[in-house]
Amino acid sequence: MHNRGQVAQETVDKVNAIIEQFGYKRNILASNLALNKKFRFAVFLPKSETLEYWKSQVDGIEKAALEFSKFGIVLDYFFYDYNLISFRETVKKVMQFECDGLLFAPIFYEDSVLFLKEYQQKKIPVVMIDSNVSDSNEHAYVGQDAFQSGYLAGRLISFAVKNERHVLIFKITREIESTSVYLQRINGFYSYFKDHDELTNFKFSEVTIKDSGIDQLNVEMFSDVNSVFVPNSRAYIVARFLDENNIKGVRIIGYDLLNENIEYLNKGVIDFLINQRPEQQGYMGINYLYKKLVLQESVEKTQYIPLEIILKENYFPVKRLS
Amino acid sequence: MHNRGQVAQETVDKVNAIIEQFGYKRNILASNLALNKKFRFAVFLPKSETLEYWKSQVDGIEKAALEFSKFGIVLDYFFYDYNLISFRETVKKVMQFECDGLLFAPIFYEDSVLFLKEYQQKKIPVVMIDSNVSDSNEHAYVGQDAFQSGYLAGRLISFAVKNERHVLIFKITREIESTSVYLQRINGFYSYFKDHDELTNFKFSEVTIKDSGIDQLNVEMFSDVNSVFVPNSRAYIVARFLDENNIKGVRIIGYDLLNENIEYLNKGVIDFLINQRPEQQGYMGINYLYKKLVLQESVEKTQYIPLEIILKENYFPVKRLS
DNA sequence: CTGTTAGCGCATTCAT
DNA sequence: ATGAATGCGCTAACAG
Repeated sequence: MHNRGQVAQETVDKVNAIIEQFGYKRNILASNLALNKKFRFAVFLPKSETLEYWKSQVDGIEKAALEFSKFGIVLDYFFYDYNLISFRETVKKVMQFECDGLLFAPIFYEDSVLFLKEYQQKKIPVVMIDSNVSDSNEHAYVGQDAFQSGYLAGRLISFAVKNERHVLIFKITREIESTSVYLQRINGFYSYFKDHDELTNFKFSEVTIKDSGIDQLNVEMFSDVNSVFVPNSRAYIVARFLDENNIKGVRIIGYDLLNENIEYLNKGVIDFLINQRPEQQGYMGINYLYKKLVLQESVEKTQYIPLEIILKENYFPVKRLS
Repeated sequence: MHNRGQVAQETVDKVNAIIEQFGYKRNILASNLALNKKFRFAVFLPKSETLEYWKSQVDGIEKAALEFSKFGIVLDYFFYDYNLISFRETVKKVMQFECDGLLFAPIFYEDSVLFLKEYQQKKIPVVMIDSNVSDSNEHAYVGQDAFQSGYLAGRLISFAVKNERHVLIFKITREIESTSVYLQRINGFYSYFKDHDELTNFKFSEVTIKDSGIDQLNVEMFSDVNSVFVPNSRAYIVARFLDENNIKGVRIIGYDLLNENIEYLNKGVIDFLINQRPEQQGYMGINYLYKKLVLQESVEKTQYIPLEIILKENYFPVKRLS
């Protein structure tokens, strides 16, 4: 009798009373068996072929898909090239695709906001991964607190070196930089030093280059520099340069366990990497939709990924999932 | 069908061929529905009332129990006081209890080995948490690599301080110390410095006290000391002493996010805590049995918990589960 | 040893 | 608007 047509309120109450009394709980498994229904989830992400970080996200998603396939979930992927044109084209495809849930990485801020606004009229659950765009608590989110991760980086810089003074913030951006994540990280980073005015002898400078122009790196940039903070996954570019030019004694802190980053972590050139656990993000994103739609449970809408500090000594190249 | 009585090998092959051909996969949900069976898991742990660490383990276990109750799993707890007498009494109870799976924390080494040896004749899956006792890969394990966690602590000590020399390893043990975990951690710690002979100006000393005799702490113990490594969860005892006696500038590194440890982490007295994620351990332990028995999947037998470095800046008092 | 059937808990359909 | 029947995919008990 779970709502079909119009029922007298009286009856509804009576039934609910009995449900309470006997502590009845619907067997969701039998229910899904009888429904004999597939759950279609759309996965809307940047193309992962060349992007290691997104590859990991997809790995987690596929692991979840495999695990939950027995419960009738099916995934449909919508990949786009990392540019606005391709993103907008794919938006159209996603809009007209019929599904029960959506996993979405809101890379391009403004367009993502528009897309979500339109999409939510469909009344289909959405979970965002990597970065959050929803101002309200409208949609679910799985990812990190970018500001706090920068704050943490500040702390790590502050004690990892001896009497140091000159910190370089090294921004290596794409042609089209899309997310504000790295800006939040930089904000957090500076905030740490603002909050700790006992750390007086720190000097900061910033350098920005495009990743297409890494030949612009030069030795002068690092003269007098003791530490480098790279607020995105491209720490290996700085590390490689310093390594090749035999510049020693510079601390580097960066993000994400890309193979190239790990290489320089193991070499001792990069000191810290903050891991975002992309694989877990993807897994948890699908897991959210599964719990919400298949199991019809209530799930925490915002699930923060811990700020994981990776050193050479606690990096294990194993599958590190929940 | 799936093995009842004797079937001609020829028929078995033929059936298997057809299974292959049509890509048939048994619907484990319908199967369990038809079986209409409860899965009983025994949980064999130290009493968690006063032990915060074990309380967290049980939290994770209960979370899993709640989540999987819809799949027919039922838990039976066997708690013992933290001593050998009580442990042995409880062993007897567990031995004669009928169940489908066992979650077990092998606190007392020798007795645990004996118990497991006897228990495995029952052909019931066992998963160990917290520490591993099985030499072979006989049983499943969820927990940390204790040696490597000490090694990591060595690294953290080595760069967290300026030109420092004197490292104190502070052992605060129980009346009956049971596990070898803290010894492995100390081994790992020393190994780090052995492996890095460029770190020449480090001097080490050790102090051991019983946790019943913390009044034995005195100021002389810390004269000339720059860093303290506490290889178990009792870092707060050292921190409290230093704080009360206004001894500053000593780095402390310890284990586990006990409330009292967190208090001194937030105060800036403790610098690092290595988290073992007890809640996740408990959850994953039950999850192992669930996947193995209910879903009849093959599951990774050894699941290492990452060595999580917690600073004031990346500690969030939220539920941090996979 | 093998084929048939009832029923696990539920939702949908059809009949009333 | 409501009760009864059918079947989701599977297992166990039954009969042949």
